[in-house]
Amino acid sequence: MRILVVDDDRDIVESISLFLSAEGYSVLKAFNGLEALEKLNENTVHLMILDIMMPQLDGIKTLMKLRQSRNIPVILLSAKSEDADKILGLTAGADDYVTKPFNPSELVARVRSQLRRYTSLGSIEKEKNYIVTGGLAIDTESKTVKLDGEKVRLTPIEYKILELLAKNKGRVLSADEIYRKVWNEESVVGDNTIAVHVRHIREKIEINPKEPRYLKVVWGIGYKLD
Amino acid sequence: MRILVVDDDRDIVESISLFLSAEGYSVLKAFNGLEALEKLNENTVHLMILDIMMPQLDGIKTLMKLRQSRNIPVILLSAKSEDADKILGLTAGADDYVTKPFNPSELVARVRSQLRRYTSLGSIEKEKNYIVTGGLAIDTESKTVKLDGEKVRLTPIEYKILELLAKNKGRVLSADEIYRKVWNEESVVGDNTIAVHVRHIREKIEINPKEPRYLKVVWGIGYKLD
DNA sequence: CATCGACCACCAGTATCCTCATGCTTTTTC
DNA sequence: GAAAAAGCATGAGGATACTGGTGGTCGATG
Repeated sequence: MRILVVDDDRDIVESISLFLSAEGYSVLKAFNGLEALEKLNENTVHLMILDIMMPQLDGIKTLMKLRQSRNIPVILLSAKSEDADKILGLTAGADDYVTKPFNPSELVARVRSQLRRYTSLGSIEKEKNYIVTGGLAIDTESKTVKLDGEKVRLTPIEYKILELLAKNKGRVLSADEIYRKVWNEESVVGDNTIAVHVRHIREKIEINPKEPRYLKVVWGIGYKLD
Repeated sequence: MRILVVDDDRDIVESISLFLSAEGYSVLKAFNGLEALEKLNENTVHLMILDIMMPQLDGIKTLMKLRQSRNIPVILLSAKSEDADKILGLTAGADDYVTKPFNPSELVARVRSQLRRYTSLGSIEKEKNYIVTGGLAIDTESKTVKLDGEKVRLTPIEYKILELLAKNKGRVLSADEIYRKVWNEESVVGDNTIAVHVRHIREKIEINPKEPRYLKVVWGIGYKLD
């Protein structure tokens, strides 16, 4: 079990780490929100202890960012014990909330408790990467696409094109660009292959292909998703 | 399924939106009662999450206003857990009542539950949106336009422009404004694209395009429908 | 091995969109 | 009230995108 400890106060990070590793947990450290998100991307992390007041990117924002793609337990740490902060934290998706100063043993107990619940639920399997746009949810892990909860069957190429557009949500990609990225080779001039695939995707993800809600054309430029 | 989230605390709106969109729901946001009512008019909304304590127009008043014309499920959100408030809210027409702080997953579960009940009752069929102006009837659900009972074939852009004008019946919209709303991007100067589309629309919905009955020009300002 | 179905590429015809040039109408200016 | 300016309407054509259909490839199936 690997735990990420995030606080801008290095002494606190060190002391928490000490207690956790004494319990047999593997510990990663970060000292602001951005750093935390980096570590999360680069490592398998099972739980995060997160301070709220931090420079760069505060705890709440970090948490919200995290929750866009992942579901691991997060214990918030804060000096404020006011209800409003607690509410905000829990609403933003925290699993627990501990106010400073705290008893290290209590923190460890809470960590154990969260991990127990988390692993027992088999959620560890569910660590996935989602890209969401309106009612369209793309799971880049299992390569599946859901529309308003309904699974949509796309062919491999269709999926690749959609994922590419989803990863560049809002940005317009020309047919050429799409061809290069999906096929990994130069496109031929006078080819409307992309257009045909776009039509097929639309037939599957748009209610009314004439009025695309998601996959839109930008005249003379290319396609975009938004 | 589109959900409107209303709270004056932007952080809360953001976090709720996050959880909902991860579930594949399309989300709209508003930060006070008036704004909420506007969004409700301009969009097809299937459920609303509504905070009670808000400036401008509070949640209860907003709810009562809404209930004069529509029947979608509404989940009230409040910091107060007193029975009196709960009763007041439910009496005013709310379908559920959640007190802060709440567990996001619980809220999502309640949303799902309300939507299930709502859609299973077939109420969603009744939420058809018609805009009628004289002999002109626009069905925003099927994106079709009828003129004196006859179906009119409009191209997607033509339809969008007409729908936009219809939703703002009587109000004058400048070419710029129309461009921004329909294309979702800034307009270019010295462009008479809108004028051309307006002509095409007129050719289809007006008997005598020279003397428009519906789509009228307001000199120096823009176009309007009435 | 033959058959079938899924998937993909390509083509040609059609629809849609935008631009340009120009004519017309209203407003402003003198 | 006439000329100038500004705003809108019109017609036509080229560029771009969409659509339906055809044929080819490939792997699965019997």
